[in-house]
Amino acid sequence: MDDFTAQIYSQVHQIPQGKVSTYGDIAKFAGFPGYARQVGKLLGKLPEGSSLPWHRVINAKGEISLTGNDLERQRSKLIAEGIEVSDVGRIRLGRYRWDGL
DNA sequence: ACTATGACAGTTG
DNA sequence: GCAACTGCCATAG
Repeated sequence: MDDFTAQIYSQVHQIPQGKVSTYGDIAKFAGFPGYARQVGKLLGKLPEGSSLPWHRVINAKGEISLTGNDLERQRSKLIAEGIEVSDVGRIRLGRYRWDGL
């Protein structure tokens, strides 16, 4: 587990329930500005039963970057936390965005 | 070494 | 608000 992975993991883990953050911000807060794509790749490799709240991470447009069935899974998890997700997977960042601690 | 690809992002018209 | 373009960086073939 390299330093990058460790930092990203801890950062994602801090996103409070009912809030969301973006790939770019996570990378930035973790100390790796510009590594948004690497964050996405990392989350994609996560095991199913991971304790990491990966579903609280979305893209800068405020939408879920997954497709098909995966998108549905993430949406249900978010809705379960009280976050409003439109039928196309869009979320109001102005309302649910997490700006760090 | 080179190219293509991806759970991305910022700027511009 | 949206589409096109450009910049970004690790991985895979």
